[in-house]
Amino acid sequence: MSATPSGDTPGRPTTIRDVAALCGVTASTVSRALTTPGRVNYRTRARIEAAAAELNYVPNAQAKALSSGRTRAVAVLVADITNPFYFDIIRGTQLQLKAAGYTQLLVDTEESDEVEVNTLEQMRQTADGVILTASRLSDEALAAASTKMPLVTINRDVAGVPSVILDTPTATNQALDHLISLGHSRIAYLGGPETSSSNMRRWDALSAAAMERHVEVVRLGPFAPRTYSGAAAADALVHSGATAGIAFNDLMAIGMLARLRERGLRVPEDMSIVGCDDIFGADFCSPPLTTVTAPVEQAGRVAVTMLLSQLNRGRGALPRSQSVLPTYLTIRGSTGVAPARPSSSLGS
Amino acid sequence: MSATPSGDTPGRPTTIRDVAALCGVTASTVSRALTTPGRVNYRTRARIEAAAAELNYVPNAQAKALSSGRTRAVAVLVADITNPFYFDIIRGTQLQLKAAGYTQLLVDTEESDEVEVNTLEQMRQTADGVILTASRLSDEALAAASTKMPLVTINRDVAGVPSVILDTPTATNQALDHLISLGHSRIAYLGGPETSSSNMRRWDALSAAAMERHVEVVRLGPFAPRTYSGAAAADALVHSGATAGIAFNDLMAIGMLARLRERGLRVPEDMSIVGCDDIFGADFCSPPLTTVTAPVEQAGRVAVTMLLSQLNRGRGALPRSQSVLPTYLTIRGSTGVAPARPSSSLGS
DNA sequence: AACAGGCTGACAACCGATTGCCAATATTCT
DNA sequence: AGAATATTGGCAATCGGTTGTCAGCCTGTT
Repeated sequence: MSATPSGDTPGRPTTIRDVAALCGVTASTVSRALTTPGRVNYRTRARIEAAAAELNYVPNAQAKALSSGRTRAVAVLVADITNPFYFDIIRGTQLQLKAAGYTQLLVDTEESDEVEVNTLEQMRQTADGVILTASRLSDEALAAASTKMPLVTINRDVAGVPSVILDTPTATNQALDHLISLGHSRIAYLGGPETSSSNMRRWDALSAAAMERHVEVVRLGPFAPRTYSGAAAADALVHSGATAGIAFNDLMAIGMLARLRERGLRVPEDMSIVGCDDIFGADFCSPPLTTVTAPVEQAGRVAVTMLLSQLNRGRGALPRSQSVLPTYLTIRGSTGVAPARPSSSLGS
Repeated sequence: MSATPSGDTPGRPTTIRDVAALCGVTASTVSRALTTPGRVNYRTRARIEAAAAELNYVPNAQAKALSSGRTRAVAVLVADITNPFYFDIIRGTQLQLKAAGYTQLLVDTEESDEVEVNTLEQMRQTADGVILTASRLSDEALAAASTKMPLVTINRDVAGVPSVILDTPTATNQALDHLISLGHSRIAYLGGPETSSSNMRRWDALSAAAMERHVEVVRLGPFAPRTYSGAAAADALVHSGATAGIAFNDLMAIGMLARLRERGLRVPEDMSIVGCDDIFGADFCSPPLTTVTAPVEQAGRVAVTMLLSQLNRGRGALPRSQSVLPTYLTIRGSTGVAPARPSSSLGS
C-alpha cells in the first residue's frame, strides 16, 4: 500500500513518458499537470503527481531548456577567481540565484577580454542571463552584448546596461578627510589596473577632492590588484615621500603591510595605510586595516535581483536601471596621526 | 571579399540549419563536419567551417546535451560557500574544468543533507559528474549515488567511491609533536562538526598519538567551523586548563586568536594555537598562524582529473581509486614554548 | 567491362520536454 | 431536451542538435 522508495534502477533516469505510461495518459498531459496546474483535471493531476513522486521523476533540464528556450541558469563572470573580493560577490549571487531556483554558472575569464567575449557568446545559449563583474570589454562591446541577452554589470557603468555600482569614490574621499584630519598632507593613491573603471572613478574623485582640500595626492602604479604586488606598492609609497597611502584594494594593502614590516617601518606610526573593499581578513591582519567597507555580497544579490526582474518582465517597461550601493569608511588600526615631518622639522 | 564581422542580427542565434542552408547541405552534414572531421569531404568541410565562422555559429549546448547525453558540465557541491576553505577548492576545480572545456556548476548545499540529495538527483541530468566536498550523506547513500552517476568526493572515504583525501591527520600529529617539543603537556583539540569525517579521522589520529607519547589531549566541542565560534572555542580552551589548542580549522583558530586577545591572553606566550588548512589570511593574521598546510586547490584539481578520467573511460577498467594528498605543518607565530605551570609552580 | 568496396552526403528517427490545436466529453442554460 | 459552452486529454510539431542507415558516385581490381 505505502509507496515504496522504489523504482530506482541504476538505469537511465525516468522520463516524462515513464510517468505518462504509469498513469495511462500521454506525455503532454503529464507535462501540463506538472506545469499548468489548472489545465488538467484535479484527479488526473493527483494521479500523475503520485506517479511522478513514486518514480522519482526529475524533469530533464536540457530538454526543458530546449523547448522552452529558458535554461534557468545564470552565468557569473569574474575576472579572477583567486581574488577574495569576487568570493563575496559569488556568495551573494549564489544565495540569491538559489532562492529563485536558478543555477549558477561560474566562469573565470582570467582577465582576458577574448575569453570574456567567447564566454558571452557561449552563454547566450546556455544561460538566461549574465552577470559581469569587472568587465574588460569596451563600452561599445558591452552595450552590444547587452542587446543580445540580459546582462547586468557590477562596477561598470555603461549607458543602457543595467548595473550595480559600489560607490567607493565617496568613501575613499572620506578616507582622504580622515587622513587629513590625522595631519597627513602628502598622500599617495596606489592605483590598480588601468582598465579598471572603479580605479579610474576612484582616482578622479580623489584628485578632485585633494585639490579642493589643498593637499597633495600623488598617484602611483598601476599595480596588480594582488597581495604580491603590495611589496612594489609599499616601496613606491615609501619612495614617494608620502606619509599615507590609499590602496586600490585590500589585497594590495595587506601586501603592503607585510612589506612595510619587512622594511622595519611601523604602521601606523611611520605610515598610514587605507585599503578598499573590506575583504575577509581585513579585520584580523596586523594591524587591522582601515578600509572602505563595501557591501560586496549585497552587490551580488542586487545584481541577481535586477537580472531576474529583467528576465521576468514581459519585454515591457524599463530595460535599464542602475543601482548604486553606498560604502563607508571603516577605521581600524592601520591609520594614525602623521609622523613629525622628518625633513622639515623646524622645531615646535 | 573579406569576411565581414557580419550576420549579427540581434535576432535569435544562428543554428546548425542556418549554416547548412548557406552551404547548400543538410544539417547532418554540418554536424558531422564539425564533430567527425574525417566523415566529410575535405572541401565541403572547409566550406562549412567558413560558413560557420561567418555566421558566428555557436552550437547550442542544450541541444547537444539532449541528443548526445553529455552536458560537458560538472557540478561542484560545497557545504558552505562562505568558508574560504572551499574557495581554494573551487579555484582548483574551476581551473581544471576550464582547461578541459567543461563548465562548472557551483552549488551550495548549506550543510543540509536534504539539499544535497535533491541537488544530486537534479544534477544527474544536468551534469556529467559531480564533485562532492564534505558530504553530509551516509556512506550507503554516497555509494548508491555513485552507482548512478560519476562522482568524486573530497575528504570523504567511502568504499567504491573515488575520492581525494587531504591527509591532515598526519600533519596534526606533527603539530602535536611540535607542541610537545615546546614543552606543552596538556593539549586540547577543538573539534568541528561531528558529521565531518575529517574531524573524526583527525581526532582518532590525535588521541592515538597522544597515548603513544604520554601526553594528555582533551577533546572540546563540537564547534561550528566558523570564525565566530572561535570565541566559544577559546573560552573552552582556557577553561580546560590546556596550554595549547589544535583547532579543527583556521577559521576557528583565527576567531580564537581574536577572543584570546580580547581576554588579555597573549599568543603564543600564554597559549599556543594551531590551525588547519592554511587558508587565505592564516599567514597575515596576528600572530601569523601555525597551521596544517593542505594543498586544497590541488585537491580540487585532482578531483576534476579523476572525475574526467572516469567520464572518458569507455566504461572499462578501474572505476574506483583514491588519491591521498600529503599535508605538512607550517610553523608561524601562534605557537611557542609552554608557559611555566601557574598552578603547580613549586619554584625552580 | 563488370563488380566490389570506399567516400560522401541525404533522409529520418530520436533525445525529453512544451504547446497549439482539435475532438470528445461534461456541464450549463434556455 | 437540445444547443451552447467549458473542461479535459490526445495528437503532432517543435526546440537544435546527433547518428544509424542508405543510396549515389568514384575508384580500383580482375
